[in-house]
Amino acid sequence: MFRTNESFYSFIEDLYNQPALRDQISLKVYDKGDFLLQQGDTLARVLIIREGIAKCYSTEDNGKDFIRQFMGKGQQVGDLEVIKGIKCMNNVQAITPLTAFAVAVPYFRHLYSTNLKFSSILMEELADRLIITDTKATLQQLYTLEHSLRKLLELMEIQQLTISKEDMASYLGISVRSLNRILKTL
Amino acid sequence: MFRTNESFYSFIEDLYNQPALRDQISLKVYDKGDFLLQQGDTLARVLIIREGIAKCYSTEDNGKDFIRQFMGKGQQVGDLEVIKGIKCMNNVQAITPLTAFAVAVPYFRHLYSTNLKFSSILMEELADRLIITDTKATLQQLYTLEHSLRKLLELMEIQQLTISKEDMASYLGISVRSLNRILKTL
DNA sequence: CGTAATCCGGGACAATTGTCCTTTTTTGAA
DNA sequence: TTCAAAAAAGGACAATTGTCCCGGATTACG
Repeated sequence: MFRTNESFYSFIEDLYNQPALRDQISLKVYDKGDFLLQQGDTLARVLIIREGIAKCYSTEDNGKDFIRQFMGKGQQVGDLEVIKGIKCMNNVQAITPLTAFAVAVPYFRHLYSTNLKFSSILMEELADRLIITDTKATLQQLYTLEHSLRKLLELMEIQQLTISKEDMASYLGISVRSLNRILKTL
Repeated sequence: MFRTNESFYSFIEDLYNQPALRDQISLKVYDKGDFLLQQGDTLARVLIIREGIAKCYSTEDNGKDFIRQFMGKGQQVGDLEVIKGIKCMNNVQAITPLTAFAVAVPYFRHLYSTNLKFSSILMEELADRLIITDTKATLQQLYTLEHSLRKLLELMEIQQLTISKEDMASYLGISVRSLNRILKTL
């Protein structure tokens, strides 16, 4: 469900607490519903969530949304884009009040290309994300919706997370009508 | 369709050509149909494809296969598993005759944790793979099969790649029956 | 060249899912 | 508390996809 990364969080928090780095790392505050980033944006800063939860999704040509993941403490927004030097691919929107550390792009680049600890944390994070992404795709391609939905509800229960039915449907890549139907059958 | 990574290939080839590193990097040869790796294996070496094409897929509890990607020159097999320290998650099987560089795991670890050039190539590769994976998942969740199939056929045409209908179906996450049906309608 | 075994395509039916629209529930203001 | 507006739920139908299975084509081998 929503992912966190404590190592990343600690690392960035330490940096934030160093007065010398205050122009490289700032703190941003968002209300529920605010966008941290939108498709097509050029990145000025990489954000690392300090507190709160956001949804990361893309809006396709056909008007449908697909939620890739829910992001929690220590998750980064925009890292891929900086590594690849491209514009923002997804919308990232707060679904709770949220605060985030904002790291200037050149400094972020400096970190992962010179700091081995940082680059190893980043590499692990990318690897994790790949595994999760693959797992999710497989789950949704090869199993029944009922199966996927049960998994999702379990995770929401464990993480004490409440999300709207619309978001649940977008996460599963189905219509709200189908979601309701399956919920009925347990 | 199938991916390649020239930077990775060159980097590894250079190492392979250094006599001092011959016990760290060897060359392996596979026939069509041979497994480079199977789900559950413990990794002894990370493989980098030198020539040929392999399919990377997982077999699920329900007996279905899901092909994640087709891998060509310069693609690595087992990198994620080494980074995360886990057992092999996918089956990787040659679909053409294939040769690969085999890098000892400790040396691979040494490379990405001490060599900045290598770790930056690796990081770019992971980022690319994430983007591709996300794109594929979105395509298959939000668009019609006909749309996905057209894309697949285009890529096969461009890359001059022929794959079996069974593999095409596994790649798209559908049954061969459905694939045939859509092929009929163009 | 003939026969059996295997493979592949497609018909028929059932199950699943989306779209559209009506009904029910919830919300908010007077 | 009441009623209108908005949101959520669900019925009906159509489209899509999977499962099962049959029949024609291909292959292998005597």
